[in-house]
Amino acid sequence: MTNQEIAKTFWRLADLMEIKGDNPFKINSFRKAARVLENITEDIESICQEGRLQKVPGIGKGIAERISQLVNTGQCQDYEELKKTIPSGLLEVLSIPEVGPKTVQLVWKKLNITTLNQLEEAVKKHKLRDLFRMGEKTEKNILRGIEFLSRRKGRLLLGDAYPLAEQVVNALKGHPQVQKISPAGSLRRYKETIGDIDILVTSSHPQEVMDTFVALPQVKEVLARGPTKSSVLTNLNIQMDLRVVEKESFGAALQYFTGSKEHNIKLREMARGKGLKISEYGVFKGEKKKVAGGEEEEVYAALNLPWIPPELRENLGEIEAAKGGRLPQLVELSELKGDLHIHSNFSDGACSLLELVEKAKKKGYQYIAVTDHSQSLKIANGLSEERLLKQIEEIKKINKRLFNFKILSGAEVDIKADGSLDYPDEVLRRLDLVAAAVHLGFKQTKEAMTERIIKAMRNENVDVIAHPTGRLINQRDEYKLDLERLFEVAKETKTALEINAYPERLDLRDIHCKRAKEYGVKLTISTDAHQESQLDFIKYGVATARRGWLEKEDILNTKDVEELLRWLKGR
DNA sequence: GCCGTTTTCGGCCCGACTGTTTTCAGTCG
Repeated sequence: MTNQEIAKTFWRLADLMEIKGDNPFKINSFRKAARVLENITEDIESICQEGRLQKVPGIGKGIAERISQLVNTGQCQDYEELKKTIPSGLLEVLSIPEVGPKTVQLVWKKLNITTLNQLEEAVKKHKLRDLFRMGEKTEKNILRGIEFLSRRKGRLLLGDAYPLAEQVVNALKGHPQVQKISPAGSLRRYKETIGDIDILVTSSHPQEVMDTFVALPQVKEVLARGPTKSSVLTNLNIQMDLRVVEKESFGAALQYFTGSKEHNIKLREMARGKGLKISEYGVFKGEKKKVAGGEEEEVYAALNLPWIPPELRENLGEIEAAKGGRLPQLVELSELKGDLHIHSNFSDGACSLLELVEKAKKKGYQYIAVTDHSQSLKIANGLSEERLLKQIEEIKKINKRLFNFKILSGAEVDIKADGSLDYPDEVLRRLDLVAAAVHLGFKQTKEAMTERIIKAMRNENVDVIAHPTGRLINQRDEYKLDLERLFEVAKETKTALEINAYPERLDLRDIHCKRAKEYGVKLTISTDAHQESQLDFIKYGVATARRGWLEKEDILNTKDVEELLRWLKGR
């Protein structure tokens, strides 16, 4: 059973218990555990077999026992029992926004509703009106929630949400009554997908700012409008909340609304122990005495902590690291000297070599590696050996004319099903940088896929494994792969692993980056750009690296060009 | 169910907004 499957069981178990009306703290502990399990890169099955489960924070005797059942029998007893008593359609009903466990139970027990369709029908026939605390507005909210669910597939990609937030922030920045402004929430933490967008401003005239906000062209519908908070639905079908706070509370509010929830809960628990109380208005001692609030740094300082970068705020060890003075010096966008995975119009890219160089120079880079597809990837116009050699010659010519900039000849070489590569070694040897990747035959067993990629890594010409897990967010799961083994061999063979910055990929993902670093593996951050504007995706790759605790020295393309070439040759 | 430089028992983050209410429950983040 995979880690994600085990975690999912606990999420569902918690939902079922909630519908049943079980102890909320118990439910919470299952959700906490589910989240911890999702963020483990090691196989939970092995942790279980080695008896190390209870060493994982949030997992005690009870949950360890349930995991052990899942691993050994594929089932967990109380989950199976709950499934028998609670109709499975109610889980979908529970997923409707504004419909919580109490409402689910009410319509189930009073109206015998067990599916989303039944609920929709009942609402339309006004059957909910007779129930306690159910009126016209609630009817409308439920119908809107159902429509929202049917339209939305998963969370929005960071690469879609970020530009939208940027537009809105820039529009409001120009407003004369706006003083400070910042995005908050998962967007500020650069999570790979975004559930809704939070924006925070300070203003002495909140009303006017709200007026401007709800009238923006990106707004499709106004959902709520209070004096300090407005919610709208944007044209990308994602909710956006604007909050106006006092200048004296901006830091506390920013800290609070940036989250994550788990990070904040941990901080509040710490604050409690020190006789402090943290809210979005500030840090308070005793009843009313405010000790911090204007700046985010003050909030952390009140707990004797250094400021923690938003990308780390997931309660995955960052608070303990901050306490012990062990926070990493996270890699910065400005430290990148080049992009090592780009497609040109030789294969399926849109731009010529020169156009790519122009854009890269504008970004302040010293080099790019052009890595077009190899011959067997016909659908992407992969380069035959002959065309690749031609490209190498062309790049040599261009390099002679360039000043303070270098194109590296590269390729994104297919790793075939048997682990062999799509060009012979004598061709690969002529390239500055070889990125190897899997594009076909995803359905192999875990063992076969692991051996396939390891075989490629053992080819001394291969420098980088591109998008190592092959996932496409919201579209395709990663292929089955023993990542721990991959990290081991990457370290041993000095093969770098890529952080692919393309918003659908972000592969390796954050938690894998962290684990790779623990093995001492080097990484690259590259865009996989197919047109020049996509070179700007690099920020999402840097954010992923930062979420994975990576520092400058972990990333190959923070090196100068000579240093990088020396590293590539010296492997 | 988990956890412990106040605790192995008794807590478990905190507040806004909405809708349906004459004082608050439910939901959300």
